Amino acid sequence: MPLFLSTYVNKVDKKGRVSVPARYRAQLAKHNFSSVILFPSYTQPAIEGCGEDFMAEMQSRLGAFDPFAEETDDLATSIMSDSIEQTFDGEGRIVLPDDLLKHAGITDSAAFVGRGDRFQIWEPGAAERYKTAARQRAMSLRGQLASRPAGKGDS
Amino acid sequence: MPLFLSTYVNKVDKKGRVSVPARYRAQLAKHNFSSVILFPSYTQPAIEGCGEDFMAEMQSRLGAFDPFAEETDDLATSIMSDSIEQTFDGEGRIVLPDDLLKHAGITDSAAFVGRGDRFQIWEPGAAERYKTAARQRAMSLRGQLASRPAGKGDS
DNA sequence: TTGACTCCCATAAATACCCATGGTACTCCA
DNA sequence: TGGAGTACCATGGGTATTTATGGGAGTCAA
Repeated sequence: MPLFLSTYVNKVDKKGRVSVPARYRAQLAKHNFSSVILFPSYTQPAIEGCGEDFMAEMQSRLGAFDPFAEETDDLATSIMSDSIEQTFDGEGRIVLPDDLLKHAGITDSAAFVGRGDRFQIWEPGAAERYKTAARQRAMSLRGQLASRPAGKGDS
Repeated sequence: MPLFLSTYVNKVDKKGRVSVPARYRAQLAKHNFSSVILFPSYTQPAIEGCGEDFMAEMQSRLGAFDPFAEETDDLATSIMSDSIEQTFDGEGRIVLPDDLLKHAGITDSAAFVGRGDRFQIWEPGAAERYKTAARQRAMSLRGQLASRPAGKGDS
């Protein structure tokens, strides 16, 4: 599974294109993915981004449910109907659709925030505020993590 | 298996034709399917759409159940007998038959709603209402997807 | 012949593809 | 160690294709 780290802020041009950070592309390429899958975060004003494998995994988990059960319908529809697969152009850019831009409040620039197995795309200001809040919450968890690797900071 | 994502709203012309979203056609083509299979949803006012493989999978699932169970038999009969295979015209359109249009309440435009392994065709307004309701119901199921092991049947 | 259906063409808009530019980081060599 | 050269990356814009959509002509069957 790809590993997405660090934060990058790139511009969104009038055609709705953004460069996906080269590091992210390298991670995806390593797994032979030539596209990313995007969908709105259900809990935050952000766009989630992941590789194809993420959706395939989701699909197989949904397959484990009864295919004629109503709750399967609800889950599958919610997840799949708002997702979109975007391929890179020759310069490593993707198009962010209008509805996703709106969901995240992105206008002219976008912050790519690495989250490990996937990444998020935020409006840069909102990303900063969220990261600050997250850092504070994380601090209160220090000590609860048993085998904590020797201190490396972020960004 | 093809992966149908996102939601697209296309127009239905007076001949009953609609463009199947190019992304969907691409998914089908990737698996060497030159047609789609349509049948009415049994629980919703919508048309179900899928590739041949989904029907085969459905057949084997139903067949694997108790062959003497009347319900299963009825379901298999219903699904297969109400299904039609539609081929694309040169522009990637299919014809939606009158009875299916009526079942879904579609008049002049149709919403293609990705469901992963298949897709649904709704009257656009009804699609929006259903998606909203499904999202709310799905929220209460959060966590089930994470904890449930893939590949195991249940109920 | 009439109606239903398929195939073909036309067009506007959206999308993908291509090339150009400026900047930054890195390399290599004196 | 510093400076020039080089490679890569982000960004902008133009052009070619593809898509969605409409309509017309041809085909087949009853």
